[in-house]
Amino acid sequence: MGRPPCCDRVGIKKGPWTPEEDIILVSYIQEHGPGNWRSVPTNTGLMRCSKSCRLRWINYLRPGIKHGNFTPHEEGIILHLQALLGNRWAAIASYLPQRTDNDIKNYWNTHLKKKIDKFQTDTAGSYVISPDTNPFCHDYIAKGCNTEAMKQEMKFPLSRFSQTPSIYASSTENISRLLEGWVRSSPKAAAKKKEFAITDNNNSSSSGSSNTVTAASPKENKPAERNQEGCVAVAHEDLDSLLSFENISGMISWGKIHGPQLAQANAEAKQDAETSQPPLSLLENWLFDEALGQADGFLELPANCLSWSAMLS
DNA sequence: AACGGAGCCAACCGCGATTGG
DNA sequence: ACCAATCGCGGTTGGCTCCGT
Repeated sequence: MGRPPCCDRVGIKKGPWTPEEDIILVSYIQEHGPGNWRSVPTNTGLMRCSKSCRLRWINYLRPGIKHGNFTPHEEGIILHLQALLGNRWAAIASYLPQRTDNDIKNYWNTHLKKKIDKFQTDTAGSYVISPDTNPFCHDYIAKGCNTEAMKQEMKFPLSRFSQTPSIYASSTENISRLLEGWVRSSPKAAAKKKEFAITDNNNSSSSGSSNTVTAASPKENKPAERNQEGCVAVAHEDLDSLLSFENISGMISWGKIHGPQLAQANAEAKQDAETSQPPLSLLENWLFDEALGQADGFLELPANCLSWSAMLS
């Protein structure tokens, strides 16, 4: 017998994360970048296992994460991809960069599955959502391909698409709220301030060599405002900048791409894929085309899928 | 106001894949 | 080639909140 899994070791904390733990984790990742999760609990003193740290970052703390309120548009994409890919939540999430696989999975289990069940009940089971009935697949079939061929084609790794830079919005409102709330409410915050100092930034550059969160607007270089306790309240825009990936060493591969850059990246990826890899699947072509046709990094849904989504609502 | 059930979601668990020695 | 550690994913659960009675 080897040593027990890290999460079973004595002293490992479980349950909901506290704001203090989140701050520590975010600070650490800001300095070192995500990855090497094994070292996170050791280096931060967090009484959490590496797995838990990773999950907390991926599902909640990572910049650009959007929670709740799925739009009909997103709903359509999920329905669409779930019918094609099954419960491959990570693959589905790769097409919705602001959503985590966990979020999508939860939304599917709590909302969409029920809608589909209800829809199927209402239609006496005569309409089953599957690759065979998905309107998108009808297109595929109309173009002379059967669903088996499509399933085969789906074996081409979807990760090929995800080789293009991931798109992460820089919105960190959640973390900003967290920080502000924590600073306001926790007496420990003042004490912690020394450890994780949120300082004015009269210099335009940050050294990045210390465990320091530098909060100053990059646009106006204005000092961050201090609250009553003498702590610094970080404005959302400041935190957006603060936690944007340009500011986070080790996160280069997660470069933020917007609009034209996205289109360019996708076009390049498409070109590369066309020249060096097997022909794109219809799905991938659709995704590429859709990505090119919009500017905010979000996939547009083909009209037939929107109507398909609307059928369930 | 109190209670119970349903819904929701963050977090955990287990397993397969990957990596490094 | 083998083994152990780690990572990543999908399924499941526990606890909180909301809502109806």
